[in-house]
Amino acid sequence: MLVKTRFAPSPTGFLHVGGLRTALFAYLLAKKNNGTFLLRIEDTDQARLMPGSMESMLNMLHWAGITIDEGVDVEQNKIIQKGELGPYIQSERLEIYQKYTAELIAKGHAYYCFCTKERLDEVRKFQELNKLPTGYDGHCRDIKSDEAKTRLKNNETSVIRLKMPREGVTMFTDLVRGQVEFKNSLIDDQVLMKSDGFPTYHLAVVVDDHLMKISHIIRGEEWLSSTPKHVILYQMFGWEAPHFVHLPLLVNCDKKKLSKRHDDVSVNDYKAKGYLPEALINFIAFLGWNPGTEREIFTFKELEQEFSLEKVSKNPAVFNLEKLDWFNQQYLRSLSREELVARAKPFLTAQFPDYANCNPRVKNELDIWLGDLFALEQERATTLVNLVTELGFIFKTPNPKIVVEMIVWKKSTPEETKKILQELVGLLTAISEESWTATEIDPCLRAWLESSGYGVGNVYWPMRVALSGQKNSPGPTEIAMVLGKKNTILRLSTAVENL
RNA sequence: GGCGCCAUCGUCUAUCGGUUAGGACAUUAGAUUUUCAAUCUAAGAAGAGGGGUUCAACUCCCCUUGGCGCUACCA
Repeated sequence: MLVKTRFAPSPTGFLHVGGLRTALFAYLLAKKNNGTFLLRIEDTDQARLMPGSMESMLNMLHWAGITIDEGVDVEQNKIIQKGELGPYIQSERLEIYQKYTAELIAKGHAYYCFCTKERLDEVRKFQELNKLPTGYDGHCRDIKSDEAKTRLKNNETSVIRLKMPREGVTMFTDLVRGQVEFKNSLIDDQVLMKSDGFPTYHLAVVVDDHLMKISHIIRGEEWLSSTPKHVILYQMFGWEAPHFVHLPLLVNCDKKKLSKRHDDVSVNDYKAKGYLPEALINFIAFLGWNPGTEREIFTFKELEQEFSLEKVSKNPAVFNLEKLDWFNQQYLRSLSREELVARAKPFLTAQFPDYANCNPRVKNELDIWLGDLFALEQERATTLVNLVTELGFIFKTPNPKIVVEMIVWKKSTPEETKKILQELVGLLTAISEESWTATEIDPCLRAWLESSGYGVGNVYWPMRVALSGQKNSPGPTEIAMVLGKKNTILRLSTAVENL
């Protein structure tokens, strides 16, 4: 079977993590079956359009690793369209929708409605007051075509509504939920064409998915209850309906649908916080799907191979940030020095623009130094922003402030601490710049520790605080390596003076 | 209110009639230790309730309850 899936966002804002999940599942299903992944833009609500939204969403999809085979795409921040079945932006397809609504009207499956906003509001109010099911009352349903024509000629504003059958039931099979059925009498005479000449979602999806030969409609569960309208439309057009796949909703910790207002939902935010795309994708893939094994870390390629609709679950999934952090940590750790430098550098530049000034290396091998620098936090950090922030003490000038209560180890005294640090300065000063490596310094420190009998805590603790100015930090010798000889001695001496 | 979907540890989930109900995140304890983190070990933690069907039900059916979604000339 030929599989063709699509992701069809409305360009009204930023890409939502829920949207990313829908896009991912659609993409994975296509890839798994050697099919095509199409992207269509649904910009039929002119009032809600946001300039730049299309570019932003597409860029985020690329960032996440999702590539588009057909339809709308972005190249160098310019929107392009590729494929034979376009245009792929709904606002450019208006004549197509007109043609198909004309067909529906001719067949008697749709009708012009001249009801005003005011009348509609009144009808609704009455229904609500009397606890009746709300919906259009069919006021214009039986207007004769002659009358409609003259009213149209008189420029009366109108919409086109679907003439839902009043009898029977509409059923369809959802690939994750099984058979679902709705009574036709309860389904509204949905507006198909708005008075501004734009189609509604319901008309546009059906027409486009058919014309673009989509095999599987993958979308969020919020669309489940409007699916019968779409099924009816397929029947009225005499088209074969594609497969429907309604994904469980992504919810927040209050079990509510993720919303822009209350939750961090934009993919841009996660990128900005320093989450790695592969971690976000891995995490999101496991929201409502699992591979049936106990392994959790999957590369994008592996997801493409393993994905299957049978393993998609029916229940909503909480977007659990703690698990995301864990995934991100796993991926962060797996990065090579070079990759880590490449990924973290932009974040470092943003927070510490003058970071290069702190590079102690004689030969000025900046990226090698950055590798050592980032490695200090690689095992500890959850995000790239977190990693860079935790390195802030490196860039403190002139030197970190020393708090006496902090620098003195447990039962030691300021006097003893001062003495130890003084000796340490002497010891380190004797080491040449060329020998300023962990392999040289570690044995040296250890030998001194043994001969002096000071005890590990008495030496390493003040050294840590003197170098970092804080209680929590990477190991003191590691810091010394990154700081370089000069800065290390300087910081240690400053601490001695303050004691 | 109407309609629909859903229901296993706090969270993501495994189980496709027979299991000591498994794993991961988080939590707690211990080990290690130059703090925190990391690491290792261990522990606690679940089938909403009630009826059926069956030799046997978390698993199939029904009801109740609960949660969520939809109910626009928004998608």
